[in-house]
Amino acid sequence: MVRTRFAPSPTGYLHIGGVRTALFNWLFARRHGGQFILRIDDTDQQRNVAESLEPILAGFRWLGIDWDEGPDKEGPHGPYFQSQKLNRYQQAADKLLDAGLAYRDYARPEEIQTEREAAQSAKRDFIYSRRWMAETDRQQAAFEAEDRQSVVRLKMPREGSVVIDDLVRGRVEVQWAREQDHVIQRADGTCLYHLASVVDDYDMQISHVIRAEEHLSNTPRQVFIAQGLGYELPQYAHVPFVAEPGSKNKLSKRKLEKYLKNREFAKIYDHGQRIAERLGLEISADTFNPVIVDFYEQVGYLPDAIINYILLLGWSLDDKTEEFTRDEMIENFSLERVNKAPASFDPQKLTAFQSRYMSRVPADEKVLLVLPYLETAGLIDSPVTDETKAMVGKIVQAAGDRITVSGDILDYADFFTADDELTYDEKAFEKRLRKPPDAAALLADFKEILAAAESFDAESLEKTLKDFVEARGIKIGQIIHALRVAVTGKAQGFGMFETLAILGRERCLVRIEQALK
RNA sequence: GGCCCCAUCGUCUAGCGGUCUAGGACUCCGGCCUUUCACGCCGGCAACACGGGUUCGAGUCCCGUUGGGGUCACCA
Repeated sequence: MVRTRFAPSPTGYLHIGGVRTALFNWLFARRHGGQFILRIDDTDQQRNVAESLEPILAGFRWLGIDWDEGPDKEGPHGPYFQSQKLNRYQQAADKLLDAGLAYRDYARPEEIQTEREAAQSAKRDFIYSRRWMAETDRQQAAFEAEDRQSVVRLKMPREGSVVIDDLVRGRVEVQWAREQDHVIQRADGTCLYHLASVVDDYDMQISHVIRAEEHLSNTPRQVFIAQGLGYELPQYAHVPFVAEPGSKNKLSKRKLEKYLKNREFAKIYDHGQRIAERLGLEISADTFNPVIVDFYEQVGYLPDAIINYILLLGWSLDDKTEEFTRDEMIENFSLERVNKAPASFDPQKLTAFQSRYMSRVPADEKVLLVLPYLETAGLIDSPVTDETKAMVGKIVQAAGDRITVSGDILDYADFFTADDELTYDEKAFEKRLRKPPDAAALLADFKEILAAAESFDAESLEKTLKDFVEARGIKIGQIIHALRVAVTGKAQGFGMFETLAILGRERCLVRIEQALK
């Protein structure tokens, strides 16, 4: 039975790199008819776990990555919070102690620090002297008499080596002597990540540990722990991390400032920011960051587009297939086809996937996607009337591919603002209405024609304008730009005739009149 | 710095010894379409890090160099 897991610590946000790792775990489990477990690594949490966890769970739900066991989904191998398993880890630590594979260490932190610095200045690897190691009751008593406290350290072998057969990287051999005597339990009895992680993987019967490459160097000590506890080892697969745009550094949430210097990254961010502003969202650097999944949800990306893009960050099927439905991903995913080198996060390609996916969403579904943005921006009333819905439907239809993320609907806010509150883009107004000598006159004349037009649908309007142009012996460009600015306030938008039709006769006339003043 | 990992167009990648004068996608650059902005369509630029081997034959295997990265906590 294949069982995989993703073990986030409750940090309050879901990172793109984390999603990628989780996705691979999820896909692998689904591919093999196994289970995907979500486990919470909160061994070191002072903060509010529930609060910091929620955005992560919400992110996964939004993306459609479901877990078979974990928070809100009890299973036979719980608890799924490490903070609830302290006794269990204690047992494991004791067992290691009894077996002589770990020891109580009474060194004070500054003493370790001194040894470390000495090693450093002598340009040697730091290996703890074990000077404060206590393996007998007498030694313990002696150290305790000095008012020392003990932690539990792994007693790593000082010769030989360990071989990890990694499903992605192949055979990796590491000398035991390179490994430190890592602390697995603090003086206060709480346990550290490595111990907890190994114990949990065993308790939860994890068959495949699929995680990011930075954990590769942790693996030997985990193998040591697992072997010491008599556990059967899981299969390891260390996938490369997701790198920054344009570099091979690990993508980090904290470097937003730096990434914003990247033009394409900034483009995504700015686009999102414009939408957030119109929504009146409070932008917090904590979540409003294209490195974090939340950002995409807020701005109106499609989960499927994001997932598809992320899938290709380090995995490919062949030389041409790029698009995958969930089922296709599940059907085709394999660890053998995971790349070894890190893949850079490419904002442009993400955008391309998003546009492509969005362009395929049927108009009626797009309306549903877009409505909440109009509501939040205060442009339409809730509950939404059928009339409003119909109008939004027309706009969505007319806008077509111009709406790349749901929040883009706000580009067409002008349809919802009161006519007398319409603002005109100054530059466009100057160029299209004031500067051309005949623009105003033509517009005034055309307004009369519009007023008298028999029907006001896009098709008839097109004919009306073309007749007008022909009768006057002018080019369409001489009037249409002025008309657009007059009616929308902007230099660009979707089809002119659709625009007029959606606004309706009354509003068009009012707006033209207003522009002519 | 030690240890470990990695290395094909700017980016994501295909390539598991000959079919590679290296394929696809995104970006970019031309052109077409066009009432603006997009979309779409057509075309184009662009890569096997370097040096040694192995082999009849190397992008593909081996070694080294260079470069990049990860990791060296009483964080996860």
